[in-house]
Amino acid sequence: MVVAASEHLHVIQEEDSSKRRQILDGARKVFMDLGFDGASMGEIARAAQVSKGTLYVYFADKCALFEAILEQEALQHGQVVFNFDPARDAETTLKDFGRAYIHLLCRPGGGSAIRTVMAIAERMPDVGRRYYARVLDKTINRLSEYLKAHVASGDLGIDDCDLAASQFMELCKASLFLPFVFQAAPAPSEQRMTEVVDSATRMFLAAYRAK
Amino acid sequence: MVVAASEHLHVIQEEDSSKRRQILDGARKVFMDLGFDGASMGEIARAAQVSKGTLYVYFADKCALFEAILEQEALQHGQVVFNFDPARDAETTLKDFGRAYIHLLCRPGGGSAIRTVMAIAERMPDVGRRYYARVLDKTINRLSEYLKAHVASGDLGIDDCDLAASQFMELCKASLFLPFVFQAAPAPSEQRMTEVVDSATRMFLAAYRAK
Amino acid sequence: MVVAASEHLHVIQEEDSSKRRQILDGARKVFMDLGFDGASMGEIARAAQVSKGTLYVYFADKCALFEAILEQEALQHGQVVFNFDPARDAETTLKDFGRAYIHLLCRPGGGSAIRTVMAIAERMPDVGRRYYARVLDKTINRLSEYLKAHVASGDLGIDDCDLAASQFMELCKASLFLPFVFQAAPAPSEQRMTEVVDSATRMFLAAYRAK
Amino acid sequence: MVVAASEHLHVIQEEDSSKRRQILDGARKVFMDLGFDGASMGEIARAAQVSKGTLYVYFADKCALFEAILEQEALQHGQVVFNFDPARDAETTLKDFGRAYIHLLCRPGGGSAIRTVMAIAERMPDVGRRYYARVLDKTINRLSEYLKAHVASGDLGIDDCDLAASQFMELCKASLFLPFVFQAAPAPSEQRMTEVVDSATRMFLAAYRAK
DNA sequence: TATGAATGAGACTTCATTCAT
DNA sequence: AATGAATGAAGTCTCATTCAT
Repeated sequence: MVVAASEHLHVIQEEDSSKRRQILDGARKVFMDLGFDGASMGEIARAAQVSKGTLYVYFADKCALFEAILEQEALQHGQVVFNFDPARDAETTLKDFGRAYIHLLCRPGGGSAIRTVMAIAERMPDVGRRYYARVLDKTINRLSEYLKAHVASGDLGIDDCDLAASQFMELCKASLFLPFVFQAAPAPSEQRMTEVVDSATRMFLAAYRAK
Repeated sequence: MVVAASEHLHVIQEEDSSKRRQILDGARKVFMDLGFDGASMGEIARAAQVSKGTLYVYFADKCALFEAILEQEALQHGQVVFNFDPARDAETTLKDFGRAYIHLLCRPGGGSAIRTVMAIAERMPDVGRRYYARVLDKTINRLSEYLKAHVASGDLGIDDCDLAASQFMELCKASLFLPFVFQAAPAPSEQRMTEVVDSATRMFLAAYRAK
Repeated sequence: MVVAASEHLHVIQEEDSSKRRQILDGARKVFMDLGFDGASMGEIARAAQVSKGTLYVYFADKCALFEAILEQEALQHGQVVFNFDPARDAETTLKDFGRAYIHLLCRPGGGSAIRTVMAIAERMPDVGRRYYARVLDKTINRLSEYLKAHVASGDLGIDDCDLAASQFMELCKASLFLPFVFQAAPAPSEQRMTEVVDSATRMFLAAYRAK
Repeated sequence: MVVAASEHLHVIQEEDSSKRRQILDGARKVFMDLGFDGASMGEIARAAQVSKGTLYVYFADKCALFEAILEQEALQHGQVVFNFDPARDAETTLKDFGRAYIHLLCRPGGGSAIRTVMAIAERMPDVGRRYYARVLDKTINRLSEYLKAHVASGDLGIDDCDLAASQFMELCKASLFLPFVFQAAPAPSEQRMTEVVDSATRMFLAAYRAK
């Protein structure tokens, strides 16, 4: 009895309530497809196969629902195993990271989060700031830490590792990301991504490999 | 009446009607500040100091007005004199271009166009594609042409000049653009922009200077 | 041409715009019948024969529309010619006033304003206070002034004329107002109103006539 | 388990179920504070520390719950010992009654019931009528009976004792009740109440004391 | 041409009520 | 008996667009 009782404890808003997940899944799709303003709570309800009212049982309002999705996105990003083990050699590490990163951005419906948040950052600066800090800046920092370790070990010669990290990430997007988000080109092929990341790595190391 | 009628024969959509300009100016401000969905025709009318009805005299609907602004933006971008004279040496040219480019993106209210279009690219793919082609891709191509000339002259050693052009542009944004659009940082200082562009140029030349 | 031009000056929100009046008329009926919460903007639009949107062209929101009606009510009340000419003798003046007052309160749909405001006074104290000051207190004061004049002239002997004014008004409601607003009785007959007002006057003078 | 089943055989609508009381107490507070429309079943559930579902176990719907509260209010009013012992002298009786009555109306959150019912009397006439009959009219009648006794004993000279009773009650409200419910003034002080009731009594006796 | 009044579809949100447990 | 999750109808308000002048 003591043990089984927990089954009956339906704590709503429990981070993992199945309905909550269901809503988040539906909402993410709609938000990412249509943007914050373009997405209507009605559409979201339909996508999540819930009544409109239920949406409000789990989330205070449209904005809270949107932020919950970004939160999830942040967690996901954090869990993507960028292997920044300092023991790994720079070239391999950068290439692996670059591929994983560009995959994340250019996956179908991929740059969506970044784009959607960007769109409302002016009207809702807090949302924008938070997203930047929790998702983008975090990754930069992790890469930056890795670089610092290799600077310390004499592998690399870098003055400003934060800048360098950011540079590498930008390099990986070259010719891929913008055409993709503007729908000027379909998602890039694996081969193209590899080419671009390889080129980025070459350029990065040409500039920062310790002499 | 027959005679006087000619007075009424103004060709409305004459590209440079002063009213039209007035509307475009007001509308740009509102669209860029609030995004496509956030901007209301009422607000635009107020900003342009015109009645709401007049908006529809000059533009079929909100979308057409928005596209007209992007058109204008494209023209403006084209007119920004990026000095790509093949006779100039690469380092100077890249640094000048880089600074001008990052200025454009990070000017107050700056990444606005790019951001605003990005936001609706999924719902209005044509708008996105057209903007990419007329504004972003065009600049890439002009830089790419410049690079090709220097490859031909033996100055630079580059396989894929389109990629290289894109890479340089991305490098210039490193640590500047994303914090700016997400409002995680204020517009960067002149000095910081110069530093970043210099670093980008160094890296670019380290990789692509002909040996 | 010079003269006729004024016809074309549609200044919206002009206090007497015909549409505005039309809306106020429809809205009053609905508000008074159903109360503030019971009245829906849709219902009001129907009653006023306007679109729902038009309501919001003339009034910022439901609350503003409601207050506009109270304003009107206040004006109306002020215009009801309670003849408080100090030259008139007390008995006649009180009887005339009493009848006019109770008529106002018990007219079909009559105590509605007072009742409707009372209902929301707790949630919207400002509205309540303003209504009290502009309508109820004002009438008390006018009667009180009249009484003071007759105290001065030696006709009446009253210590607290404000209290006395309020007492007379309350007396006039005896057996009439509460049954009416609670729908426990139909609107009272002319004869009954006269009886009650006469009785009130008698009682008032019995207490306050100078000896 | 078989044995324990009897535990489940509570007769629900038992007038004094403790849960029922608990609900009524919470509901009264919310209804009186926010009015019928302003009160939500959710808020009531919270105030009563009961689940929303439980509300519907004890009461068919919001309206029934509201009426149950009025019922309670009626009982309470009936229990307030207005001492109408015919043996008591008129002046003392009236003063005592007047003070008790005005206390009831102007107690913090006081005119609430009367106001709340008034608010919905038009939409729910039955509720209004019943409340008037069970609470207001009842008190009038009790006072009227008292007056009749004193008329019979030759103490007072009154034609229409129902009217007279109503008059006295209205007099007691003079300058107190309306400012209070419209929040134009705080609850009156003890002294002020005494003054007003004394004045009402004087006026009443001046008119109705047998000569 | 230019206006501004008017519209109606549709957005977000609340809430009384039901139902499975 | 008691719960709380779920619903859908209905409410307030916004806004792109039309139309008579």
